[in-house]
Amino acid sequence: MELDKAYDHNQVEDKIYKQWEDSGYFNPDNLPDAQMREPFTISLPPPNVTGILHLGHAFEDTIQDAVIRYQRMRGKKTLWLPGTDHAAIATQAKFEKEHYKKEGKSRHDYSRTEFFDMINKFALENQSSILGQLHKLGLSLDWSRLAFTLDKPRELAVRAAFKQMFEAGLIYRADRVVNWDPKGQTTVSDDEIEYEETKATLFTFKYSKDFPISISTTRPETKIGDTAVAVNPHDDRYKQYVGKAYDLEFCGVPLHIKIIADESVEKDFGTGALGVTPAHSMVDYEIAQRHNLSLKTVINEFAKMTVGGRLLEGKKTAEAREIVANWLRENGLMEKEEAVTQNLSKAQRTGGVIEPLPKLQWFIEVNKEFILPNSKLSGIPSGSKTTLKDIMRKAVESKQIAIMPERFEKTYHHWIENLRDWCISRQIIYGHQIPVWYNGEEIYCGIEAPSGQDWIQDTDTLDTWFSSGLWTFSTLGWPSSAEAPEGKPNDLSTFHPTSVMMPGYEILFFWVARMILMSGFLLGDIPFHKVYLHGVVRDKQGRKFSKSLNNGIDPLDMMEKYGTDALRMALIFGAAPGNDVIFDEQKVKGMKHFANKLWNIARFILQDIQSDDWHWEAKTDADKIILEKLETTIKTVTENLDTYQLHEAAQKIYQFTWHELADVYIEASKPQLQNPELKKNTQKLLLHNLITVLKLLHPFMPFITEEIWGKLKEQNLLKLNDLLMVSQWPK
RNA sequence: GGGCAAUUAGCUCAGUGGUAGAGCGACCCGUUUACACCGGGUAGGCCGUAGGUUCAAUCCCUACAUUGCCCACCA
Repeated sequence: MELDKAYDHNQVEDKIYKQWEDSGYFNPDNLPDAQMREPFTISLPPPNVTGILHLGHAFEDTIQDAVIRYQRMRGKKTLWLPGTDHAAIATQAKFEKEHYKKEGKSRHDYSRTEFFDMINKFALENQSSILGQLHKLGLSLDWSRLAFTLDKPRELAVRAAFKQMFEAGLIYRADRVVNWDPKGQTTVSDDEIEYEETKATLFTFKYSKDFPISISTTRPETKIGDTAVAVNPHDDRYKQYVGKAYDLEFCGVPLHIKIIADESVEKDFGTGALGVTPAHSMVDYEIAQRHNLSLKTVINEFAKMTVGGRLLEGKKTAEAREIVANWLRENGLMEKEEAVTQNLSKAQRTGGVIEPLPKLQWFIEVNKEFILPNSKLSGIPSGSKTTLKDIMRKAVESKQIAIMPERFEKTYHHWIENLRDWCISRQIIYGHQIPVWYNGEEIYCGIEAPSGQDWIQDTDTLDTWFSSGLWTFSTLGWPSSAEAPEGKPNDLSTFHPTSVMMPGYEILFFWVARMILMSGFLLGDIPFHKVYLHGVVRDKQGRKFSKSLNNGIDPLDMMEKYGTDALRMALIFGAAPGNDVIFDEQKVKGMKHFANKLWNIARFILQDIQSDDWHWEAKTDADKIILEKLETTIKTVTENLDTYQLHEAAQKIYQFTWHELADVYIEASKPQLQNPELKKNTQKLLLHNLITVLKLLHPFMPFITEEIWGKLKEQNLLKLNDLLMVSQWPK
């Protein structure tokens, strides 16, 4: 047979992917002897439908595909379930920005349903290009089970989950100080905030001449909302004032300030006294709760002052700050102004400066006790009392869920300890609308709207992570399959808990923790047995890829230029779990060369070869050595894959293929092939090596290995006439 | 302020309680029909610094330095 001298990935990849799809083997139900196999499941972390895939996705998806392909060859009933995430705020923010640029119109120019449909159309367009990219990567995803976090089955799951939590009293609605994003016009959770170091002025002053204590702040405009001054109870300087109250006028606004003692105030910081602004600071709100102080709102949703008469009312906070500072200077109340750096809170998705505001919102209570009726969680027996925090803690503490690398377990626990109630309502349109209806004073929570005319549904939508938290089981038929007849196997009972979850470490809190919470509460079980956290792909300077840096590299370009296999191998090579990867195009180029090397190994072995039987023996020293090396390579690659050391496995097989098989044995085989007594046996040994290499390499470089496998098939050199992807892993 | 990690060849990174590894790059040689997307060879590292444990440390422990990340948010 004649093969081209150089491997041309562009002629191979689409053809091979079609073969795989046509075989139906991506769907575990179609695998040979499917019912005999032990399940192995991964839920694809669903990419956001905000745009196209970047190298980070390519990396994440490649390592998962390698694991799935390996497990399939190990004889497992492998399900890798694909989907996309509607990414509520991110998608709406992106759409609004682009739409405003193009049409000059905002969400206020449309009705709710019109606007929703427009965003959804945008999302689905993005989704289809994302799905195309996933195909190009050669991923063995079961497309028949494709899901979207905002489609009908997932909506049912979201509503069922909400209802169940609502009825258990874990979801409540309350007026509390929340993180308000004035730019996105919505609340955001603590985890959706990023901090930016900025220069600010720390002002030290007194409210009025008669007020006995000085306070410091970087935001004097909020002081109009003060209702107390808090001092440390052991601070002798201020003891005499505790319990007293003062009426005064501050910047033209009358204030009633009570002096209170609270342990959280540090004596040695600043003046040792803290002006308490319950409505516009998280920390102050908590102090206010402890002392029954009332809220006094002075800033609105647009970050503008709502009080202060002509001087302040309607002014933006930054402007108001200057006005108040001036007033303090003019009235001789300012004592000190010093430059400080502080961390400014910004909304992750919109960049809006977070304004803490009291708002009526929905929350999930993480410390409330409830009874878990049916539990498979270790440390939480069925029917016992627990809390959501407890579930999240115990699932990992008990090692029922193993986090890899282990060091992230510490981070995880630390996060849980500091976790506050989760604000799940958002004032945006793109998302799951909260399944609660109001009729005057009456409230109804359910899957469907209650009958009757006058019910109005809550206009808020849910935090996108609410639906993501259900992902491992909402994609497997929950809740309907939860009610399926006993004993009848369904996706949920077959594939859940999933085997391993492989997201980036940056998503540990957002997502991994929420999945454990949701699965624990709703199923009384873990969502996965193992979490493998991978690192971030960075550019050559070690920076993250981002729009603003314009350092993006389209994985499609790399695939077209060097081949998908080369890109995949380059991403896996040297990428230890949890470590960041520096992306270098040279690396991809090197792996293209490796693919070509493999191609030529096959060309050499396939020339002038016939099959009759598969019996061979080690006749020469070279034969013995290569068989020994092959055996240890199989052993270590298998061990490495079993322990998720993918980078190690990839390096071992690379090393063997190029530097043992090609450089040493093929060279040694040349004279052996000239020797009539050794020829046949040598050919069989070469073939045996090639077949084994193809198998070992297939999880990493699926296209070229399957293509060469096809050539072997054409020459009747294989015992079984099926695809490499379902061949048996070597022993 | 608290925590985590990294520090190994020019670059990017693996790795191990017992004479240091890969890819890319550099240099020299080589067109022997599998492959020039190649082969053969060479150079290049007191494995961050200082202590300690050990017969033996790049690896384990302690401290320090530098860098990166995460969390908290001192008003």
